[in-house]
Amino acid sequence: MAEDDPNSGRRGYHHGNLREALIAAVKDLIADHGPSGFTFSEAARAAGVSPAAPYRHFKDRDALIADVAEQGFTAFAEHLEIAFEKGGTSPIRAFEAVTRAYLTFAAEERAYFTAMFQAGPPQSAEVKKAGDRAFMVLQRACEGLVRHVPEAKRPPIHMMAYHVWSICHGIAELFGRPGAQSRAPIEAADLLEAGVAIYLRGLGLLPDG
Amino acid sequence: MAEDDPNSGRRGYHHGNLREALIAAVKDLIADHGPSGFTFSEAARAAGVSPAAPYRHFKDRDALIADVAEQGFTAFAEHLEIAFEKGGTSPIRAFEAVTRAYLTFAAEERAYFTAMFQAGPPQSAEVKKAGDRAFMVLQRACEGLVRHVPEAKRPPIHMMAYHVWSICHGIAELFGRPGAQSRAPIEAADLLEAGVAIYLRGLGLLPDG
DNA sequence: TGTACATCAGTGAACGCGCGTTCACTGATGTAC
DNA sequence: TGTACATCAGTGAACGCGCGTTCACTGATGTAC
Repeated sequence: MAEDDPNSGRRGYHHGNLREALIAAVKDLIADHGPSGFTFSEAARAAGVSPAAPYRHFKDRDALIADVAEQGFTAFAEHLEIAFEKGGTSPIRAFEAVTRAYLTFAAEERAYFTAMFQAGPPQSAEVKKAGDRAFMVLQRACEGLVRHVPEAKRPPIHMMAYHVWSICHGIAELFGRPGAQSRAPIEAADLLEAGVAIYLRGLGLLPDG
Repeated sequence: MAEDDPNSGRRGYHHGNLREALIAAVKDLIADHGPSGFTFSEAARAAGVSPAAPYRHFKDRDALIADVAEQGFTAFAEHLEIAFEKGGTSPIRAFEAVTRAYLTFAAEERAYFTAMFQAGPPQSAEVKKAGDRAFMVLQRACEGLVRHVPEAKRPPIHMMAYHVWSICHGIAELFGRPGAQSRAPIEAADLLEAGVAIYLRGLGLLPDG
């Protein structure tokens, strides 16, 4: 009931939704200036509010970034879940869609990705939890692939998930951002597809050749 | 002849080797406070010099960090080269030594690694060149493995090198630093060894099973 | 429905601080003769 | 070997600035009766 102006912004003395507005502002600032290229005051200014206002919602700059990271991990998890479901009943299609989605998120949501992975060590429990949710999608995608493999030949599922995560992440970090592409004459997405295929073949999950 | 005091430091009015001293100081600062957790003045203070002195050697903070990154890539390349040579005449041993060395460097030289990969986009030509030198070691390690494979089955060498780089880098970023290990119940080094083995098997470079 | 009051979520002025940067300077070093 | 001078690599004082943080305050909102 308090939210009846959807394209809101300010509504007078009270902002209405400053907390979310600050997070959105910081996301933009990170996109433009990197994870540390802004100050607490700048965040307030970007949200159109006095420099003291953010203290009502965040202890300090790090708490703000942590919330951006948490929101980023949640968006990431949803992004991966959607890709997973698009695979429908085909485990291999679902799997490949998830790995592709990893890259597209990293490329298209650079600000979130930066907050999630570059913003220092102070990982709160909430951030970890949101991160785990994203990781679980990867793991489920692996499980789907592995389910029909004879148990004796089945790789430890969490190991496999960590591997896939690492490949996706490595490619995203090294080749998945603007400016980095000059390093590789291959598209990041193609590089990932080929790498994952080789890995799956190594597990005996794809036919040879 | 100017360097006759090896454990030098200050020698009076003139520092003697301020440029290197600043780089070393910044390396320590990055290790302690992250890539952006220090100021130009702090770097000067850490080197025992007035805040104006660094301007004789560096245009600004970014130039300083760029030099740390360059020095880091050079040290990285040397670290990988040493590992490569330790493999002796065995291509597979050389290859595995190089991938392991990737991880140990990331873990033991966290400050360098941070400057190399986390410090924003302003990658100078010198930094790129030093980075390429490190990458070439990886590529040579791949070439050694692949040389005796029938040409028809031989994977594109640079693709393979990018894959290996990505796996190493992803694991280093996600699991290779203190604080992150809680995420994976597996040692980063074991995770890497297993992942690389699976990948090589997928290429037909290792026997099955 | 109206009123009184508590609480919430902002303001804006103020403070001390350290930063980046400049400047004229000066001590140390190197070199030509 | 000595001297004069140019150059190099620092000093330290100064500046304006924006930051983080606090504080008493006030306008808006929600709720009990």
